[in-house]
Amino acid sequence: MIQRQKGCNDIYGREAKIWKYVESVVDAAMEKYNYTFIRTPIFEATELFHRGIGDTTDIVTKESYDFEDKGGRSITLRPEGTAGVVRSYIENKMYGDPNQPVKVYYNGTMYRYERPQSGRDRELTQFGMEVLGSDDPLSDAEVISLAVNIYKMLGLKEIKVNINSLGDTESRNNYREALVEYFKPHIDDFCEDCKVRLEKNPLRILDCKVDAENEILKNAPKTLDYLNEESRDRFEKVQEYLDVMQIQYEINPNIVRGLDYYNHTVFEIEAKVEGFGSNNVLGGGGRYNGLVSQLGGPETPCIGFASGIGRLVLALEKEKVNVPIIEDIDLFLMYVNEDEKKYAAYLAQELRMAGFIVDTEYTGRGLKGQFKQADRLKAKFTCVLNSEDLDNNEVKIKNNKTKEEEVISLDAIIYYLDEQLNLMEAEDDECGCGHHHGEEHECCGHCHHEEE
RNA sequence: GCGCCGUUGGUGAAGUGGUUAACACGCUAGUUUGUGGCACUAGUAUGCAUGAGUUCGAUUCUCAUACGACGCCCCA
Repeated sequence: MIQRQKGCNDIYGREAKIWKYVESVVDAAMEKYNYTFIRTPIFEATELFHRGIGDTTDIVTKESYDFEDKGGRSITLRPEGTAGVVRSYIENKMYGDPNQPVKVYYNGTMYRYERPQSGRDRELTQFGMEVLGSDDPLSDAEVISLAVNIYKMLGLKEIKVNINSLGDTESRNNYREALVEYFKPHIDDFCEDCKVRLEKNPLRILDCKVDAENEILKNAPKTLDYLNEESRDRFEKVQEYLDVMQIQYEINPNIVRGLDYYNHTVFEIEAKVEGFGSNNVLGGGGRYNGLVSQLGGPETPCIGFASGIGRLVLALEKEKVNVPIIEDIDLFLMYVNEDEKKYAAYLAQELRMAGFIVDTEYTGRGLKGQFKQADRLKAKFTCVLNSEDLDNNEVKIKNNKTKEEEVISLDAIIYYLDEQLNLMEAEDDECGCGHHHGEEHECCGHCHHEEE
């Protein structure tokens, strides 16, 4: 048997419905914030990622899917979304558009050659947004609020927003030096990984889990102390705007993002649900003012955010969020002989065009099997097409919940189904708040009925 | 790249160095000649991830590979 590739997933059935739903919420939110969709290639020139994300980052040095195509070009499957968007921004001269800043969002698969574990795959799907051409702290706050609001719209409650500022290049370099100086005399007290980090990426020592309780680490200099005045003012502005938007956050000086291109505001949003495992960061982002010019475009201040959809779906499950997906059908058409089958084919089409979710039998089951199939599909109504009834221009429709059966004129079937389904929905939503029973909403007192 | 555990039918799984691999669910058919969901009866893995080895004999032991789960590094 040919198996799927390691760390890749087939998403189908109920899970696929949840994904589609999540994506629809993302689309809706992006629309409200006036971000437009951008679709860029899944593979790019290898150089883009090396120059853009940085040669020292793991996702470029050891986790990238590199290959040579038949024309001898060096190709890399994108490990993240920002580099491609920035390339597109430069190549399409979006900086010349009078409509600034450019606000775009994407949603697509990314590829990282890693060892799979909980919440981590080799092919992952991320959505994200980028604001290109604005240095306004309001943009930072807006991106964070958008990210948080998407999670809220999805119904997640147990989330935590961590923000930090790395400052501008000057501040960041000063801080880095100070940190190395600080740790150097004590480095023997730290774990092996941290000894490596001291050289490679000293900021990550702050995030070490092994040495988290080490006093030396706790007293380490903080990024915020090394911000120059301008950087500090800008970070304060971001916080002011977040406060105005009533976005809850915590300043966490240990947030250091993995990609080289970040400066100033960086943030991460984590799921605080029980049982999530170690990969509980749903999304993260930050400002990358130097990237566009580094890739050959004009000096352009930018900020972005990206979130893994797989982890998001996982979080929805862990939090037991009720996801409004359609899992039942309106009508299942049954038949026995060929004439009835033809009528089923005709009627199914008519009703589908009229907007109903209709299914019928395709595998030659007997009536007993068809009834079982109707139950499996959670059909709200069933209908056994009967030659005699059809001769009289009638059809019997059974409400699968009440088991009541009614004889309807064929001309009235659309009207009848419409009415019955509306009635059913009204019963399901008797308080009129627009939410089904069992859904957790605080709009009314009626929506917290027991769930089965 | 490193570590630990796992891999038996459509599904959940039990199990053994030796003729027919439990049990349950599901599915199909019949009892019920066109109205199911209950009940009963029957059927439902020529195979226990793949390859090699040990053995008279391996699904069971050993090794390798693949894949899965979890953790480390790193990250969404």
